[in-house]
Amino acid sequence: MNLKQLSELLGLSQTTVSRALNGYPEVNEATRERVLQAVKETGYRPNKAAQRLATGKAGSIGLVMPTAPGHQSDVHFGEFLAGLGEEAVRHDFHFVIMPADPDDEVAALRRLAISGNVDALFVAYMRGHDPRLAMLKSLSMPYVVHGRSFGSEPDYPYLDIDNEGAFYDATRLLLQLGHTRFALMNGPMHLDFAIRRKNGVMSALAERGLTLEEGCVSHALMTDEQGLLAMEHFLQLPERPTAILCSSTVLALGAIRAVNQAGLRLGEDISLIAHDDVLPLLKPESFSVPLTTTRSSLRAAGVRIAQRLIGTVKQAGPFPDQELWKTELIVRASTGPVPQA
Amino acid sequence: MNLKQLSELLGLSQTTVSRALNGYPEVNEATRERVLQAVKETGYRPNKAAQRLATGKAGSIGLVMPTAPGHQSDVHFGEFLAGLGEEAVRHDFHFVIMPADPDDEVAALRRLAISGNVDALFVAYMRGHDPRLAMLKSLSMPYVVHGRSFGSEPDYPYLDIDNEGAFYDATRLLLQLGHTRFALMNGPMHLDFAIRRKNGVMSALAERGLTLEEGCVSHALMTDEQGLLAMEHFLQLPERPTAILCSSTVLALGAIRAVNQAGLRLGEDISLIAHDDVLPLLKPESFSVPLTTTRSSLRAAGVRIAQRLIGTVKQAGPFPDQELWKTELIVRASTGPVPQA
DNA sequence: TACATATTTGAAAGCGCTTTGGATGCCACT
DNA sequence: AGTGGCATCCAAAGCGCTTTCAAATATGTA
Repeated sequence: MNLKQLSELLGLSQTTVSRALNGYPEVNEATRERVLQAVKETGYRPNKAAQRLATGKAGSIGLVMPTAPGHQSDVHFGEFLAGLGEEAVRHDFHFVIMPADPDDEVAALRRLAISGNVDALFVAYMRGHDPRLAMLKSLSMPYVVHGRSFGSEPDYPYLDIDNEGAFYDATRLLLQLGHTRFALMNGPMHLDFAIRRKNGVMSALAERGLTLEEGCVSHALMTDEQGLLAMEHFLQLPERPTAILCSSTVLALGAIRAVNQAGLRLGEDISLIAHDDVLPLLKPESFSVPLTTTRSSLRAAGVRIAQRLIGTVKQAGPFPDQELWKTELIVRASTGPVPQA
Repeated sequence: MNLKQLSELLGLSQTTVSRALNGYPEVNEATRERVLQAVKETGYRPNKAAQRLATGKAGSIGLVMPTAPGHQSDVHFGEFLAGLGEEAVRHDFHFVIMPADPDDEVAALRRLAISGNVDALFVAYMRGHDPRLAMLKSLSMPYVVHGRSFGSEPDYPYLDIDNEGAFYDATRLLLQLGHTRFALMNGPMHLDFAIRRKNGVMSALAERGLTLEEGCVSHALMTDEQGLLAMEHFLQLPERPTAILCSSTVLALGAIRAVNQAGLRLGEDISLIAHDDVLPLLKPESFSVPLTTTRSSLRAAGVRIAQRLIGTVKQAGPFPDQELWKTELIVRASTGPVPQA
């Protein structure tokens, strides 16, 4: 069943049927009803390819998925996608996912953009001085960046959480509890959020005249394995830190294992605050010692970015270009007063 | 730059240029060279929408992503996607992901199929007597099922792992170690793999005249939280099981926490074997007590399914219709002889 | 009544590609 | 010379939709 057949069936022109379907005002309400009714009965669905060819709009948002033989998939990606999807499904949008080698991000993004397969781009895994920004600006296609790029002019559309503020607040909480020896388990050094979180910690410490020792910072992929290793390292330091800031509940998982193995008690000998992306897999409240966290739902961010992207494509704008979400500091049992030496 | 412009530039017809580009034999080699050269210089890229409209082929494989407000995203989904992507990138294929409510799977799949956006479908999260199979068969579109549907005629293309065999072997190992009291922490009851794994355990036990008590089986979402709960339950049973079979390393995570909290030692008081999908997030060898596992890479399955799907679309056939992969039983420290009472 | 103005509909021209169904020229062969 | 076969190429017809431009009808106004 195509437009032509449908319009013949109705004794109308393709034009009128098309207009009725797309909500144009110049069509009689009665005829519109009749068309809608016929659609229901015949199960007619417009051919997307043709629609796209005619309009230039694809009804899809594109994203690059880092992947390569040996490349680790990322839990956060799936969670974020779920958020995008939740919104996309409401607008009959879909995703086009371009798998690409992480070393090939810029080129992959460009390919995706010029492929004509997508109306808008979503970009994540931002780095400091990210080279993709220049490319995106040169394209004439809407995009939203998840995160920001430290060191680049902030003149691009983004949605980010206040990483610096989150870790600043978390650090202050630990300071108030009397801690003075801090360590930070962070994500990969080149990633924007890692840079900002570190800055947050440092500026809170600086206010008290404290510093973050170089040996007390780890940068690694956010897996439990790396968490374990990093924590084992911290625990062997001569001046063992009592307060740990952790960029992910996944890292925290390994870290806590190390704490337990060392015979220490979380929330007593060692205090820990982790950033919680609200991954359904790992609920901080159901850890054996519930985790104090800075919380911001990755999924909610996905929903919002999808809104902005789809809204822009549909010209249902205007949308704020730049959003910075505060995180919540949720105190649970993994933080406590500094132990008396 | 489009075909028309390119062909005018070359002084050829669109027909010839199109043929040269698509490797048709009836074009002079010299002309073909000239065309290819011009493509390189101009950076011409065929418009996918037009190509698709003309050929009916989209160069993409479609999948439904279960998502809904409140619906948990699934780590396995992301990992599998990484595998699909790894292969897709080699063939310039992309994915179209249709987000859909889990209760709406059949309809979503149909919408995706008739949307004209995809050439082939990938279907996962199979259930016993899965209603999607009938629908897929009625479509005239290639598809591959990941998993199988217990209770349905196995006359559809699939790739599955030998879940029954895996859990049969795992159970036999534990039996050889002297265990007699077993428990199974499984995935949701309606899912195919859960049914088969349970069968595997039961048939190994039956060979020794043992049975799996009803109270010793849990069916739940595969999160660490559920793992914790299930294990706590098992540990309170009057005849506490000493051998645990576990459908996921994620469940094992929670389960082991429960074991530790109960003051028991994994691999001594309690033996545990988990199925390992080779999620990069959770490596069984880096658990505090390395986990004995049945292993099969989800990602590798993704690669293979993408091969079959893309191959079928490109008619690079023929592919085996049904593949059943054996799992590896890898013995580490979480299994040991039954403790002397 | 006559004319201007809304309102509602349609014919037809694309969108950029593939593919059918010839053309054209050239050669070998009878 | 006449015929058939082959290698190359092209014009034009779609694919199924949107949208421009124009026409037809209905409504309002003087």
